[in-house]
Amino acid sequence: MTKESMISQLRKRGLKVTPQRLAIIDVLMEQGNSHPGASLIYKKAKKKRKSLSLSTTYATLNEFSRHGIIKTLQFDKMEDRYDRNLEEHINLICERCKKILDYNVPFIVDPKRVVKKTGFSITDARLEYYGLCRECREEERSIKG
Amino acid sequence: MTKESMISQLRKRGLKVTPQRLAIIDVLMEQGNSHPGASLIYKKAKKKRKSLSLSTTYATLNEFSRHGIIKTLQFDKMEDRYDRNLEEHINLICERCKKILDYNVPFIVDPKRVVKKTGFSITDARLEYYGLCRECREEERSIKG
DNA sequence: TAAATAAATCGGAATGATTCCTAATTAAGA
DNA sequence: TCTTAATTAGGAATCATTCCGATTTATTTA
Repeated sequence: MTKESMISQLRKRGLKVTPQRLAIIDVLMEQGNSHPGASLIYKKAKKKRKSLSLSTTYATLNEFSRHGIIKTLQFDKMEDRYDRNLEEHINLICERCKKILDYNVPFIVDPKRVVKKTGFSITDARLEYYGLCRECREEERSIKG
Repeated sequence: MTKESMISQLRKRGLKVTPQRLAIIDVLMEQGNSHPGASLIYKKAKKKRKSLSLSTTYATLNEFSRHGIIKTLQFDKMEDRYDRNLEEHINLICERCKKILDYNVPFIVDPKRVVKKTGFSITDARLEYYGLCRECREEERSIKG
């Protein structure tokens, strides 16, 4: 999603386009697929708009998330992370360096099958695998070597 | 996992078998697949051992989780939940009543494929689908209907 | 069976992320 | 430009969880 399409999403939904929100959008764009947390987003966005407060950052991220403009991810022992990638994918979370990689797969479970078997209708997914990323595996290996 | 096998797991790993831990194990057994949270476990286990403290409950659940005796699950806007079912499965989480259902599937992503494509080696999984359970779907339908 | 000790426990304080509150500000439409 | 509902700032409050230090206890060993 481009900056422009995020802004037009805001307008379409009657949300105001404020300097604070633009600063946060800019940070989200800059961060690419790195799944930043609120504190990092706040720190970076505050450089662009000095008056920005942490509570506004949270309010904004929640608002964006509620409107499907971004996605909120929650993990063990880490602050929430915010994800710009809205396609169905698996998050590969490195337990050593906390890096989060995206692993794109086709829709791996058939929602129709789930609803038929269990009565449960799926609206959203969170698919996470934990382990070690390539870099951390190599480092672990050389330490233990 | 039976109560006895949990206890023998403790002994095997040099962990002490205390009345507090037995109370917590009993609660975990009683709760079946309902994925209780720390506060519920504490409340129920305290009835069995009146001296039990909340911090001990957390310490115990963390210890069990660290040793693979149970599994800790974390969700949005809910306290951690603890899971006795150690087989790979998908958690179906009802957004309305917060019920958590298990949906057993064969291992849906091939770890070898992931490591080959990304260098990431998987050690653990958390697979969650959000939506509405059968009961909540019916209730929503009758309200709107 | 008693002594030794490492582990476990208690309870309260501390933490950290997030939400809540209220007054002041402001974007956007009339 | 005026109006107003939305947004914001900043600080207090919340909630789950962890940390701490002193005490107790399960288990080992003599």
